[in-house]
Amino acid sequence: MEESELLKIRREKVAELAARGIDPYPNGIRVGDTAASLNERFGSLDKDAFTGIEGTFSLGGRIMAIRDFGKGAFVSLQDRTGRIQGFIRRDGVDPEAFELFKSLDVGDIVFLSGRIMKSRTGELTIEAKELRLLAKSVRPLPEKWHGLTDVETRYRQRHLDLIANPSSREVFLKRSRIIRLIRRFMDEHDFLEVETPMMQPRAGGAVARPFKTFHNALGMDLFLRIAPELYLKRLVTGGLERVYEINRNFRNEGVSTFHNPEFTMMEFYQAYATFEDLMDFTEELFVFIAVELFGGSRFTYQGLEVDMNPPWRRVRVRDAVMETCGVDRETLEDPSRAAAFARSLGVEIKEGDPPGKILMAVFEEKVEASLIQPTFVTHYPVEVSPLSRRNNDEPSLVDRFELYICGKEIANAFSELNDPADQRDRFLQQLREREAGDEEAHEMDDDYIRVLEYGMPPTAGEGIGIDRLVMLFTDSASIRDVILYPQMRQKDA
RNA sequence: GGGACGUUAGCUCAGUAGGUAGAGCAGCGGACUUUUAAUCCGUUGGUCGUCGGUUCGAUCCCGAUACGUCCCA
Repeated sequence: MEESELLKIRREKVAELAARGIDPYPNGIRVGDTAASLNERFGSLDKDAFTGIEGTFSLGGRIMAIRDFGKGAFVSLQDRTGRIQGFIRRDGVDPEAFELFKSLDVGDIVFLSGRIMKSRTGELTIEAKELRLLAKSVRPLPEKWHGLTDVETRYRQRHLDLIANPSSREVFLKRSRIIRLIRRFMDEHDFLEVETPMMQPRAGGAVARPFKTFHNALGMDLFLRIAPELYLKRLVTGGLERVYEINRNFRNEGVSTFHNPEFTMMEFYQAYATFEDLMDFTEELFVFIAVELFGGSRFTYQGLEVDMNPPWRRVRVRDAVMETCGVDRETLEDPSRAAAFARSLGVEIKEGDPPGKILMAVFEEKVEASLIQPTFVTHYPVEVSPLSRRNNDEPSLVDRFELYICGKEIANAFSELNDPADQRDRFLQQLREREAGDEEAHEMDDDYIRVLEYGMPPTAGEGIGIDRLVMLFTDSASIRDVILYPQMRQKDA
């Protein structure tokens, strides 16, 4: 491939520097300060107050802009905390350093140290006494004014996005902060963080198609996990009564603004709790994050005003469908009438689908999107919940909820099924559905049933989609904006 | 899987009722010791995503394809 002229010129510069005895990639230079720490300490000080400030301050960072006027120049330096201005004067540094400066480019990483001051226009500035090149850049950065807007490049070359777009960096700093807050909350509630297998001989714990791989030495098929659920419940059985795991799940399905094949989920399990306890707990957790993040329970997502102040609405799936679609309970519970009703709404269902599946299909298509304020949708049909405990009063339903915010599913929780005989029946039912062609139906897991036979305490468990949570709290329209390296098609070389 | 839209210089974008392309920034040369999208003068840079068709001639029209975005399933 022909190399651009710009690259050629930059590479020649590197050679010239080396010829002058300047290492273009030196090592071991210590940096004293950061842009943020200096801005915090001196940002609000009056211009005249700087005459009394002694001492040398130093910074490492990338040159984002150069404003050169011959015998002096300003540079914008960017480090992990933000930006600060540097000022280099011919009479302020060694002649060699000034000569070095003249060969620097936007994009280079430099070390700069000197006194702190404010420029004529009042901008906080380090006036260089010493200037060193730390890493030479030979490729041009995206344009300084418009930044990098091409979404494909932003995802494929995230480093450029992070350099050029402060808002993108903000999102990922916030993501990290949210996850730290969740850990803090869970730790404070006496949960133990654990790690369970990502590679599993059977991909269980959820309804989804897995990715398949192969272990050479063991000579066995393995699946990337679709959920940690069954392992976490083994741990609860083992006496680790409160556990949580924040880690990746993998589901072999399409990509969209709300789906990435690998995504981060927190699952947690609490013995001696019910799904109703988890509703309270979830409210508390989300408000805790929101208050730490925005100082209150209100925020805006894509123009939607959301108020997370508890208590949140709690509604049974069936009631939500009855309310939204104006249909009665008898229709929903009669297989043929329910099917006819769903078709009349244009909801696609399969021949022979039980009323529970039809109910869920109608819910997903007609109700979900309207749930803007935080809403717990509860009491799912047993057919679509093979791992949940049956409701005492109505055994065709389970003690389960899903949390919806801004029309999207954010969390899924239930009182866990700990009756091994019922669990076996549920797996058998799933097997029948698998045989009938449902690839996503749950597999039989004898080992898990065996675990339940030792006795698992009454337990409630929940999964929270971390990426979607981060989307909400960062007002991001696409899941790809909150995942550093979202899955993309390979591009031909 | 279906539909719409996009792909032109390193980046952000124009453009051609079909005659092989422009701007700003970046780059290069020059001037300038408090600028901040610095300014001023000069200037380099393009297989117009890829393949094929129509045409005397295609970046533009047609078809296919790759990648992406959004919407739908």
